[in-house]
Amino acid sequence: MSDHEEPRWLSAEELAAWRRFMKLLQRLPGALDGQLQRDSRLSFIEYHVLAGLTDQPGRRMRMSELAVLANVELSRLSHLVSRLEKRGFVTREPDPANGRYMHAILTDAGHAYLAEAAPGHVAQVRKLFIDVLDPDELRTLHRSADKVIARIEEV
Amino acid sequence: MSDHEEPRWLSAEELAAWRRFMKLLQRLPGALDGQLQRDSRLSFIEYHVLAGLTDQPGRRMRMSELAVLANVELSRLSHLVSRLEKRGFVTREPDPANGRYMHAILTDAGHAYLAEAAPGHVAQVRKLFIDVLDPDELRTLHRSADKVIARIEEV
DNA sequence: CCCTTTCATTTGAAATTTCAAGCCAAAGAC
DNA sequence: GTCTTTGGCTTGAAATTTCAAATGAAAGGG
Repeated sequence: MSDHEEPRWLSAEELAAWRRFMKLLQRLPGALDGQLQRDSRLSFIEYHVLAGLTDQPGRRMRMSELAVLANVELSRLSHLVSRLEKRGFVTREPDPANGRYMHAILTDAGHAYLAEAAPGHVAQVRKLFIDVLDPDELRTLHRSADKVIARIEEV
Repeated sequence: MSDHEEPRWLSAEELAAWRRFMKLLQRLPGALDGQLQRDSRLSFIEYHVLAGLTDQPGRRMRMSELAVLANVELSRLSHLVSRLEKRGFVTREPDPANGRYMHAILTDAGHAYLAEAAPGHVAQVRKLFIDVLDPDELRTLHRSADKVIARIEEV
């Protein structure tokens, strides 16, 4: 049973802003995914898994850390890495120091593939997001995102 | 083959803002979905399909219009409506005026179920989004969303 | 009218994601 | 040491989404 507290509705402006933002939430990922898929046959998340690995020393990272970085559940990451492995972009290897951790490692092929994909993706991010906002708006957006994420992460 | 134009990278602030916003893009839908799923066994999109129908005269709408409203592809909507139909929340009926349009119609049960689900969802939207932002930030967000969506929708 | 074309939607299969075990290495308990 | 317990990851099955036809009604053409 849901407890019926005060159903405090949204004001007209709040509702309008929320609706608009919701639309953005649904459209922007699709638009970014579309470009990556078309030009590099990568999903947004696959891209960020590869990108996450490139930045690490040894281009390797523990699965669970990678999951946090890419904002996905471990199970999903595991399946996804299996697919990237099949394509030759990533390898798996148990952590030599502690056998119950597993490392995902970016291969040379994976690194090269990412390097091919990156410029197009960055161009798309610029085109759809960065370049349409002025610096002030971008700062506000940054701050707002901080606040909302902080609230979400409050236990 | 991808044409290697100038790979104009992002500045430090641009990158930081983008990263943060990206995280929001992945976290907020999940947090909203979570509440709806837990309390009402509805996905975010299912909720908005039902909500979209409630606002229509006769609580009915053409599938293709509903798809635009809910920001989903027609095929996905069709499967999704089939599931809602199985649950008794929606019915389908060809448009009496033009047999190749199909109407999705909210049933009384669907309407009642939505009414049960709405307060909790709105509370969550308030809690995670509206109430953490001040009016100025909300306005800026609204405007920014407008701009980005406009850019995405430019052919 | 019949024949093609177009449009709105559905359908089934393939790919992906979610969910609920399952597995195995390390850490503790005795 | 052996025996549980815990933690990190994988796995297979179920649910959902995506993709590529397929269907069926209306519109156009001759």
